Amino acid sequence: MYVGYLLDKDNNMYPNPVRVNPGLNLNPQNYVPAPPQYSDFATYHHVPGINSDPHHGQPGSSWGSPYVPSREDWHSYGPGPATSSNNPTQIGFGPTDFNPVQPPGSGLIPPAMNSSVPPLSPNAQRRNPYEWMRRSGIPASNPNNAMSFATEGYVESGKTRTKDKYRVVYTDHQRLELEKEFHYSRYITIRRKAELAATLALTERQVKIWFQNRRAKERKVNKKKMQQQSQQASTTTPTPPAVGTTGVMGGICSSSSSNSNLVSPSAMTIKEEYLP
DNA sequence: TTGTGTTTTACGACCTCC
DNA sequence: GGAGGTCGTAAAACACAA
Repeated sequence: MYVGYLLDKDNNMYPNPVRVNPGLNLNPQNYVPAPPQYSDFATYHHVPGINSDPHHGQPGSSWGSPYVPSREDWHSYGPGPATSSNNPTQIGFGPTDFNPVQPPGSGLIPPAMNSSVPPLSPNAQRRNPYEWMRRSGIPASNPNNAMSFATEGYVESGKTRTKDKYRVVYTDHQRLELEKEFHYSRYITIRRKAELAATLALTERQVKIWFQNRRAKERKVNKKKMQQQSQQASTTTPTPPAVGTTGVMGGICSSSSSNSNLVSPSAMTIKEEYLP
């Protein structure tokens, strides 16, 4: 859904048939050549080199079959319309932006490992690490400074939340990777969190909070959908609300179970899978 | 532009689990 | 007690109509 939003927002973002350049966001240490990804999300592979996680690629894990959205949810990862960047303000993830062979120090190495270079921003290959900040939609407090703006940094600097706003806007790439991970599993493991944080040049805290916020968003969306459906049910038929329209509780309960009611087919998959 | 509504990061409070 | 969960909320960033 959210990925769909991202991609709806900019269909040009990931025009490549394969997932965003596998080497783009990988530490040389982490990098393991990735198989083609997102040709079918059911066989989705995570950021390469990190699927050693117990719940990754392990059918018999406690998660059972991990959240597997319908293929439709991920069709947009396929070769998108190779439209030109009509909107100059959009961050392009086109082939030029994701040139597999990027110049040294162009952002290939995440700042987690090399803090002197920008993170995996769509414009990571820009020579000037701050040049892309001037683009529309890219705030001055960009994720390049995620480490410094993130909690640790601002706490150390003595800034308070109200005094100095520190919120950063994650790059589309960071969000996409997080979304992909979220689609794979609503809850991230410690190991996976560390890997993702390093890969995306975020702190583990940021990753954790992003997942928390993402689950909250999902609950909110599901709640809204359930309300809409219950309204429709009440207006169309005099029968009581259908089973599953649990109202607020549906949104409050664990997102991995009841929260996935009445949403996309993929979410319903979750519900069925995680029901006791 | 500007006003307004929505979304996105980030936090604190509180709770549960180990 | 620490880690991580939800919930509520603040505020920046963003979208969009007027």
